[in-house]
Amino acid sequence: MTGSARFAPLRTDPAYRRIAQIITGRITDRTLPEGQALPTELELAGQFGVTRSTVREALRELESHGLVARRRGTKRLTVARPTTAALAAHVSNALVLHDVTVLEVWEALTLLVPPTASLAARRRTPEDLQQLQAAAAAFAASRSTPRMVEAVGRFFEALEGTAANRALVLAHRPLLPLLATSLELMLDRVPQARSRIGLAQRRIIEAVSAGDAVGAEEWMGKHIRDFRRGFEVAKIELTTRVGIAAAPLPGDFQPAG
Amino acid sequence: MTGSARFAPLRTDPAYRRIAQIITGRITDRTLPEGQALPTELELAGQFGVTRSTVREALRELESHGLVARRRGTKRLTVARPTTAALAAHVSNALVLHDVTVLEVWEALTLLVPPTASLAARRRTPEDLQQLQAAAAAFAASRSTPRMVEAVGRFFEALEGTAANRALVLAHRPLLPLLATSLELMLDRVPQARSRIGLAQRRIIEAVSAGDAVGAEEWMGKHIRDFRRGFEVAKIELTTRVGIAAAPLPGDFQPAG
DNA sequence: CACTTATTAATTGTCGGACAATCCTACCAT
DNA sequence: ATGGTAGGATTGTCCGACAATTAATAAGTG
Repeated sequence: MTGSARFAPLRTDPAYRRIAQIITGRITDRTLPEGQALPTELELAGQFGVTRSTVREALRELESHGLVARRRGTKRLTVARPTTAALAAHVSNALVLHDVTVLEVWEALTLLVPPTASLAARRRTPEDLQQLQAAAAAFAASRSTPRMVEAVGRFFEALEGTAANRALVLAHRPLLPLLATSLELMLDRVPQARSRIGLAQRRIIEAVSAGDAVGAEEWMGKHIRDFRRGFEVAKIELTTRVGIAAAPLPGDFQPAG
Repeated sequence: MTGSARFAPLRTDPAYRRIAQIITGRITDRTLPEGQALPTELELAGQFGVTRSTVREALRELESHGLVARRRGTKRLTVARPTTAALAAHVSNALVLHDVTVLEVWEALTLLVPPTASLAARRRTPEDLQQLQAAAAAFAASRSTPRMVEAVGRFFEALEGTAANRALVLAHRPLLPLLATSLELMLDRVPQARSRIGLAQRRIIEAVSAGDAVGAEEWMGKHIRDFRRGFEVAKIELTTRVGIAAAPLPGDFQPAG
């Protein structure tokens, strides 16, 4: 055990961080409702008793978390809710940086997706079905591998939407793009992959349309397991680290000397 | 379709955002490896041809994403990987802001956790089992409801750890704290809840210890379904929006006039 | 009076310089 | 080596400034 008379390490966050925390608090506790315009930078500076520069640093933090945003073509920042797309991208990014493997992502999807399909079968609406069919059709009609990969992504996203559970969406969404590069490789190397995926999509749609929760779950299970087989046939090491196809940005700089 | 000779809206992100994007790119593509110290603010300002203030705004963005951090008691920023804790907190936060309901979170956990228990049974190590037992013991020994809730959280986290899948961890982790307040209410209102949870924890540990994947999954399934029954008995509306017990921060300010 | 259009004021993005507090480094004393 | 000290480097914060753009207001027109 530690000694009896210890002191907590003295933590004084810089002003910009504390300001960000305070405003974040007001947003999450709904004191500042969505759509509400923030005070101007100068006004905030006055209220917090700091300079505009300091306020701006705090605002950058809120902005990067998606808690405030600018409506298109406007100047003032308004309170917003983080978009699932942005959040998912951050999580994906983090998983990449943590050297997560294809196997791990595949495994997580194995657990997650079949029950999602089952839910989807119980909750489908006509619009959902249309989305699913559109994605499947796009896959079948794709003339290039990247398009196919994109269509597969859309199929899964449509399924998430059908399951109508936002907590689940945020669990899935970050995982899909992580397998995109492997999937592309696999489609290029395994000739029969395309038809198998197409078949699975059709069967899944049939089951979901029919409200057949068990069938949807089973076909989705087969579908996912097929991915793994495909990876193996394509000689993709399952211990490969996942990656994201990042658009190269212009600009460069030298790391520290 | 739109006319043939249209132009895309000209988007020029402010300098601080572009700088953040460029540095982010260098981090994700490993040009800047973890632990690498960033150049000085002044040096960055020089390289990008902007002022230090602008660089600092960009750095706040990286910092808030956990891509750079300061080692304790040091001044220089170094490249880092986002911690799962921080990421999970952001996702939780977002789910709250999106008015996600107790039902949705519970449902997502229903799908996620039992298979995780199954994985855990196959991968357990002695240290994992120790963690699980420690959490269960802490739960049994808790003298206050908040402590119990905390112990339940630790139990689930230990289980995640045992399953040894980081993609899965990032799917679960954000969900647990969202049910904390409901769980606390439930424990206060439903006398038998405590013993049922304790029993389930013991059974789950037994199954995991024995490497009994099926048993672990089944008991975990029961455990989760029990939560729902508890909520119902405690008269907690399943359509209640989830919330996070936020520590109230000092400081306040007035929204825009 | 409704509706444009022209003026004016307010606000953001960025710049440049400043200073105290703190960290880092190299040097010195024990 | 260990411990302490002086100086330089770096961050957190402040101040003031200005161009570009947006919001607000006044003025003109049908």
